[in-house]
Amino acid sequence: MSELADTFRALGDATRVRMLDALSHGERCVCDLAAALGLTESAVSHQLRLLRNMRLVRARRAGRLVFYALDDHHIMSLFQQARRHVQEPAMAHGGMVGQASPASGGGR
Amino acid sequence: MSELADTFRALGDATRVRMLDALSHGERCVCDLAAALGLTESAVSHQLRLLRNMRLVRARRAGRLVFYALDDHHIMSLFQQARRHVQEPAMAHGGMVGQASPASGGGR
DNA sequence: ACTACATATGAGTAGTTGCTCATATGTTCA
DNA sequence: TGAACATATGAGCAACTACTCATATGTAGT
Repeated sequence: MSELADTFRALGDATRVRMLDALSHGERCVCDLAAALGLTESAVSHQLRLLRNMRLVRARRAGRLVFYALDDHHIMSLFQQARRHVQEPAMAHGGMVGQASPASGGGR
Repeated sequence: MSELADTFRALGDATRVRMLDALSHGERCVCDLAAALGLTESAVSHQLRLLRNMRLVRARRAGRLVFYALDDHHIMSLFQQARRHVQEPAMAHGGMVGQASPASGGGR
């Protein structure tokens, strides 16, 4: 159950979302990711370790470069699903509870 | 783009995941949620505000009680999708890059 | 109006997180 | 073997988070 939360937490960071988005177009080495995101390679590597531990990305060495790719197909589905939520119309979502008490008559 | 991350971050906490899971069985008032999760009502209320701001739950007042429910159907789909990832077989997910360099000949 | 209950909210705090900097490991080429 | 490059990793720190406690708001009944 909390494994679910861990997975979501791994996705709950703008940097990591951008990394995964970049990887959705194909595998990338650490230095390219760093350049694309405007971060140090160290920062990227740290985040990649986290994503690796959560099994969201997979690494493949090619010479001195290490190419990362999305680990499984569920991840992009997850993104699409979340996007659907974000782009939801957003109807009557006022700050707080408006007025709708079926159990209580007119107040006051 | 970072809105996606915000949504995932809201889901990236064991307490909130448990709350949403509880709500997946139907709407609940704050006190019932608190009792079910073994938390103070204050703690629950704080988290509910966050979930409300992220439009993950919706509130409905009934007398002095406030009933919360999942805001839209995407949320459970998101859970199911994430569960699929978590329950993935978890094949050769060693700690680090094993040995697989198609671009470089036999190593060493 | 007053009390009791249910919920919301602000302030404060221990624990967590995402970066930077320094350093270690791994790989290629001379 | 040694220098140069690519990546990984540990320590440390500023920013953030999830709780607790105190207090405010909202509602029902007397």
